[in-house]
Amino acid sequence: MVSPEGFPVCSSCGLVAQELIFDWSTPPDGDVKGRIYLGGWEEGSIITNPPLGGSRVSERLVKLNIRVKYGGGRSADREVFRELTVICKALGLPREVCEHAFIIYRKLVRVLRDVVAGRRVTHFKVAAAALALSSRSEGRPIPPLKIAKAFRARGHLVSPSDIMEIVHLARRRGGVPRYTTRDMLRLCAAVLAKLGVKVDEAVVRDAEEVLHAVPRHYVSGRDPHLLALAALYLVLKRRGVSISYYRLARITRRATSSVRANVKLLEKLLHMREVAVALS
DNA sequence: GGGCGCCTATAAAAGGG
DNA sequence: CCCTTTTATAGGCGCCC
Repeated sequence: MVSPEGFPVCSSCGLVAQELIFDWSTPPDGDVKGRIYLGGWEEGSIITNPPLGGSRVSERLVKLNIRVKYGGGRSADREVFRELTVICKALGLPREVCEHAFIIYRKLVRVLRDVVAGRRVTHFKVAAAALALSSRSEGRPIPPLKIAKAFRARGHLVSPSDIMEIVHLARRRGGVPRYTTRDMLRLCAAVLAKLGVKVDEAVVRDAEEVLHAVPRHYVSGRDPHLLALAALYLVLKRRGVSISYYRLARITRRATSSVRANVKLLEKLLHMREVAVALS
């Protein structure tokens, strides 16, 4: 079944089942029975409030769960997890974003092991960078300044440049996947596919072409995910597949006007390009 | 650090099925 | 309700002081 936070959990034991959901579409329906391992480190549940009924799980059980899942003792990870939970809540982020950030945090710590021991790069700065990356991979990037403020509100000395520095460092070491235009398009395509809108590889390629054809400076500053979405919309429309702005926006949890604005912009730019080509 | 203008994303509303 | 389009507003970012 699906927890109120949109988390697939086992109906009988409450363990998180199935891959975490990071896209914007609605979670899958139906029961998931039994225990499923998620990449090796998820050994328990961190469902702090039971998905069924209103009774709270005991504090002791919650602590036990966290210890089992994230390692015993007073590890830095536990502290980070707690802070991430509070900060994500303050930022109004759903639990899966927090979870994802924590997964990335652990990866970053592993990649930057030698640096994190130092004074300049603290665990919390890494956690802040992880939050930036998780929100980015999810298609809803949170500006480093906003993250830094949220961390500072909790007393952590985190600046936007700290976040950017750590991301840069980890990227140079190959610890951070690069999100290309194609990745973003695939992400959008996967969301559409769940709604029965067929998006094959050729469509993705065409959309990629559209985005590459557009001069950078015309679209700088715009949300790349919205642009990717708009490109997909255009390509689909060109192929006679009709989706409304309304539906597209609802699926992706965006505003219809933003989707439309980006589509119109791309249309305009493509038209300008055609004219330029015709004149040359 | 503000104050200011520019720009984007979004919510809300308007208006037509 | 489903959809498109317009309008108003919030919030970011750079720039200037």
